[in-house]
Amino acid sequence: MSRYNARAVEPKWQRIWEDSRAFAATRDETKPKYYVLEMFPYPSGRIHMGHVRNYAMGDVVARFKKARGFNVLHPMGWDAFGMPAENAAMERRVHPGAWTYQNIAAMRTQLKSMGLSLDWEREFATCDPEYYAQQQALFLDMLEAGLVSRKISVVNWDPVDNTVLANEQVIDGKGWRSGAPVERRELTQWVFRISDMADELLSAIDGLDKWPEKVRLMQRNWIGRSEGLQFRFEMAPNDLVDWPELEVYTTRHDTLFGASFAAISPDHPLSRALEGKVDGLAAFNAECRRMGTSEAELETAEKKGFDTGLRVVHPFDPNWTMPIYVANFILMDYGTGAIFGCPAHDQRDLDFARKYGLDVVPVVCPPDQDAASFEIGSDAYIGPGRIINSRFLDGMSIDDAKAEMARRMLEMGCGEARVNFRLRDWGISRQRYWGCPIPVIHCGDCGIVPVPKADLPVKLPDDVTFDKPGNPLDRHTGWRNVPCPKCGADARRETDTMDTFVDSSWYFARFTAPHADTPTEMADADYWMNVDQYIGGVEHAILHLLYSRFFARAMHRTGHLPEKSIEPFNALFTQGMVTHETYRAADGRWLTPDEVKITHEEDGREPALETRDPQIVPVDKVDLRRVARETSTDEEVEIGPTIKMSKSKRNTVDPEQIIEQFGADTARWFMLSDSPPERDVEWTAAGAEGAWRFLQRVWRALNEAKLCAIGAPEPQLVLPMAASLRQATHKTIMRVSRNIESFAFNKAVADIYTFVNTLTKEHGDSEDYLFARREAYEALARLMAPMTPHFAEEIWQLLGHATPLVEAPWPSYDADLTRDDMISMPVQINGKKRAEIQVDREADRETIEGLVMASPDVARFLGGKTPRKIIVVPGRIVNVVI
RNA sequence: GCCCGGAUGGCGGAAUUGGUAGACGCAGCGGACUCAAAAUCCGCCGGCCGCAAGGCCUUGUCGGUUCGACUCCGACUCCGGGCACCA
Repeated sequence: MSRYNARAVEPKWQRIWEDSRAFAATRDETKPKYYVLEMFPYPSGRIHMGHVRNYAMGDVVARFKKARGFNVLHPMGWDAFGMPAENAAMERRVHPGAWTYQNIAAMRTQLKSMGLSLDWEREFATCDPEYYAQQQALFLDMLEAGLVSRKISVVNWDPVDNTVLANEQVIDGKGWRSGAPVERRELTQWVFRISDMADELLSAIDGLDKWPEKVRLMQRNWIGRSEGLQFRFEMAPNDLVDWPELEVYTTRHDTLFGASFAAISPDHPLSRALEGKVDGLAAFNAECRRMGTSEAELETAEKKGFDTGLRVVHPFDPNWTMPIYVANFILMDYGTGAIFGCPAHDQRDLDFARKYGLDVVPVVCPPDQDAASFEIGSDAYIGPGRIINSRFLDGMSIDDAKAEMARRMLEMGCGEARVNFRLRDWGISRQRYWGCPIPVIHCGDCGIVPVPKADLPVKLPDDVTFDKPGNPLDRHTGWRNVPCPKCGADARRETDTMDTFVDSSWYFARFTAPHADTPTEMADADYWMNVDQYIGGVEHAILHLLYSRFFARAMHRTGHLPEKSIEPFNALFTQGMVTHETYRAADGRWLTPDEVKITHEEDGREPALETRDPQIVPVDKVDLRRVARETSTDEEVEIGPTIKMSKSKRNTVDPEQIIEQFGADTARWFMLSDSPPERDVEWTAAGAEGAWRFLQRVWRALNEAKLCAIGAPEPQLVLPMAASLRQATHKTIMRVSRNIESFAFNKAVADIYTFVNTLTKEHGDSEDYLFARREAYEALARLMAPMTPHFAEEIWQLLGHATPLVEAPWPSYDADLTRDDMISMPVQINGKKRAEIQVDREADRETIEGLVMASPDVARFLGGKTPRKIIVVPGRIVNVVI
């Protein structure tokens, strides 16, 4: 008997599926549809293990649903615009388009070798002019619908290269190529008005009941609705500026009598106005601007303030003034760019007050504290309590104090309650070549003129150069200079391109009619939308998903999606990452798993980091051991943490090698084994080999198994052993079905292992055995098919079937065969398991108690005493309390 | 810094969602087969004590609720994801 030969088998079935167009999706009103989608890949060059895991999971769902009778749509495409292509262009003098399409070709081949049940006829790349033409049409419709505007926003500016940098390109506050300290600079940019939809996007989260709770929480927090008070401080008289008042936003107006300072953003108009007038302020502000734009950077930077010397007057006491600071941690983008500080009840304000010697007056007293003696140490008090030291608010709860404060401010005409969102408008302008051109023209007379739809697409010019930093579109005068579509005068194209998040915010809708000459085709969108199951990395939990939700709403408003699709993803699953150990040489360079050799530690347990030579294992054994390593040059290597596979840490394993060595089914099987899909999985060579051995084991067992003829009737005689095999079969069908349905693929795999263990131990050859065994193997083939489709087809054929398994329905189970008549129940005494009894499944309380008291084990622990209480949970457990 | 997760044997994990902790897999150990190796098959496999029967301990740490806690509550520690121009 020959071994199972994945290298020959897999391409064979891939061809059969392709020739029969097994996965081509067509509208069919007679069947329920099911749209399963995995987040499409960026064509970086090669697929990585994260892709294998993501697409293996999606394929399990797609094949399972197809077997269950659904009309499945399972498409694939390419998120093809982005910075890496431009970086490649600069470094290797290749055109970003050529580089991208080459990568797509390579990755398409790799993905096809995985045997995914994809409808390749719907494939597109977002850099295809046919795709971005429709994106431009969408932009124009959104512009007309008032969903787009222009806004000043800040970018990272590299003063040496004279380019805008992505946050990723700012390393320790310096440009990644020039090394120059980055500055913040303001630019007028195109934005999508997502903040107009903040309330709607927030409340609709409640309806996303098939999304992970953590993602819903993250989205809620990101949108960040807060109810607060916006009010105006009067300025104390000063000689520097004519500035009557300072408007601030706060959610803690109950603490206004604990205020000890006001603070404004360095970019606040008042701060700018004072720059030439207050000694040192210009320098302070400049220093604040010498920083990247990322929130993490701003928030972790040392908190610094600059006393402007100006003061504001407390709204409720004309004799009470406090200083105005410029502070580097106040964001101009949130609220009014100005706050008041109450150090006692806000940690950041407290740190600031301690640093600059400002008053700390507690105004909220914790319930268990005495108002007279309550003091603030190094921790601000942010809990509940009653108000103290606050004149007319004294004794109130926080909520009552807020209400009273808002009422009085409104009465006085200096402030009003206001809902604020953390969510900012979505800036989409990018000063880069490799993106979707924004289809507008700037005319000196007409202003901003949309490109007429008849002139779309605004295609990217091919003849561009990347020898200079900056946006090549800016330099390309032939492309840039055009007549105004309205008046015909000389005008210029917008040279900014769109954020690549735009491309990925509607591709799921485009898949329903990928070749239409409008963004979508209503009949197709209406049939296929929504995505029934969306699968992707949790790293997209906020931005991509929020933008897509916004886009779906925008597309509905502009007539491109039906109303039911304003929430486009019915169910979401966020899978974990694929991780691997990292290896670092003494000089700090990262090493790939292939570059390290492993030494054998004697007890086989802990890795021997320090050990040099004594027991270097031969290379072919290497991958089975997790121990210390050395490079070929005999350096010692440090084993770093197990982290997400990434090029920069070089801890990657190439799926192509694995597929070549073991086959796609092995890679898929291993990826689905062991780790729950939502968690990170560590790739280990040993795990892959284990998966490979399992397939061989099933193959061997089936080749040696004696079965009845295909389609033979159920025999009359049923031997107990054969009956138990049938029970195992039906239980396994039940479990695997449930586990696939609930995304517990690791448990489905474990169920199949258990089943195969049972199956291969049954050696009878009576008539009912032959029947039970055929039933078992037929079920096995069908249960494994979503995970190891080629292998399943092969054993299906071996079982004698003439038609491919891909067209076979999912197996059903007989519920009577999944239940045991007798069950074992643990008996606890004072909460510790001491005995076990066998009882009928339906046994009642009295019967169970009788059996418990009759048990010698129980009697031994009871020692003649009468139990105080016996807790019986029928079908579960008994606890005897003495 | 802020938001969101996670932690169970040597390792990945399971535990019917408050009811037998460690299913299943990997690694390891012992044995069979073999001239030998690979492959395969059989057995063992959380720790401590014990000849055994059995007992005690054990789900990151500390405390609480409960007849009963991996599961619920409170306080921490460490690790990971996101933070708006990486995709």
